[in-house]
Amino acid sequence: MTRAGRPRLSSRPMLEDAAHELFLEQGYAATTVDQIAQRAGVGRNTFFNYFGAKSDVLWADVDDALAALPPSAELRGDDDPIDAVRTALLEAADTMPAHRVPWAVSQSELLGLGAELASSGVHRLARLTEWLGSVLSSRPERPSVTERAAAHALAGAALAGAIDWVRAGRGRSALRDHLAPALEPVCTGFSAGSGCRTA
Amino acid sequence: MTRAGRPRLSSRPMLEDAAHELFLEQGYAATTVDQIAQRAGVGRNTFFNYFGAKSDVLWADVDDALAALPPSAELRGDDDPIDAVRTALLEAADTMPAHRVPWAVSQSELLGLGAELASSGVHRLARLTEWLGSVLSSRPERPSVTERAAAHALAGAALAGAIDWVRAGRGRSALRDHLAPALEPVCTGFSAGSGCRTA
DNA sequence: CAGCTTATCTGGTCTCCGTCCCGAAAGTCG
DNA sequence: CGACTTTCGGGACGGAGACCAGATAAGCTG
Repeated sequence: MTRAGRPRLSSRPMLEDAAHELFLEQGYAATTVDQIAQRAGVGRNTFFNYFGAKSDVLWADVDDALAALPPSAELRGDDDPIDAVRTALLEAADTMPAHRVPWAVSQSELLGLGAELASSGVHRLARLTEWLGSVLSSRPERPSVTERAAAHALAGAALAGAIDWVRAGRGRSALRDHLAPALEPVCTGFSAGSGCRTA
Repeated sequence: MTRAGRPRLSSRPMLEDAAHELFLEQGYAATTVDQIAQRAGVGRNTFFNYFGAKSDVLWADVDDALAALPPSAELRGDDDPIDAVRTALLEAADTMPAHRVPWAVSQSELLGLGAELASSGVHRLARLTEWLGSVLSSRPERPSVTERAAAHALAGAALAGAIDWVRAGRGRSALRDHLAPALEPVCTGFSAGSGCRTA
């Protein structure tokens, strides 16, 4: 089935490839959106039809993984929501194979990224936190401090695990293996059934 | 004692006041750096002598608090580093009185902030995480996954507590009271002496 | 006082991101 | 064939932030 309208003559992967080439050749900051579009053989505006910002190219893989997270409604009402999100996170991690490391992060030193990487990456952290909060909060309109703290802390721990995964180098194992130990202490701290806290 | 060189004829507070006025009048995005400088009676470049970016005005208070955190060397080698950072964080929180809510966050709806607020605010979260990591890691050059995870999770929990504090409205109590419950589960999860985990 | 050093202020220029508008191209559908 | 729909692309604009060269105003030194 083909939708109406002019068919696209470019695609996200095409633009990604062009951008990655240029980033490797000249570095991220020195590469302009014009150059990316030119190498891909399209106009500059077409780039912004596919990516909202230049830095979005760096995070295409992560954005896909985040978009693939199950809707919060599916996990709400679970017995132990902490355990539910942990399982969902680990399953989402399994969809990202070890050879497909987020391109940007693995090349960060080489590309001279730094502040740039951090500032664009936190958007993804914020989205993860939002998703976690929507699952963990019994009343999403007014979540408790603890629920918010759990969402932020879990997101932070997941980030730490992901960073560790990336830094593990080529021989790294699955993302799940790095994520699980990072999440575990936070889960025990916040899990209602941990039994080691009276409150 | 007066240092050599031309004396400053403006100051950070002057620029902050000018910026805050304009932000309230027209919103953050609609206010240009030119306008801020003009209202403060200085040149545009002078603004950038005091602030590295336009968004830095929003976070002046937070930046001061972060800069006042004790150097990591003071806290390293403590018996329980988790407890040490918690204490340090709560003490830093006490230096921020309840009436001096970070200006930007409290006015975020009114100013039409949103993505802007988040993207500039996470720089501060990253700095807090970095500080936490430098304290928590026994070997800062190669911290373990758990140490990284603890730093990120604690930073996230602190953020959640701070957000809750801001949202508590005018009758809010001290920041410490909102921070402590947010940090507590993470601390118990990561504290070596929690005794509820065999690993 | 004259001259040197130091630090701030100012104006101008530059690149480039991100946004907007509008018209052209290229398909599908009735 | 004509209407509709979607993508493509050119042009223009505003604004952030970097950079530089020069002016200004203090303290220090001889």
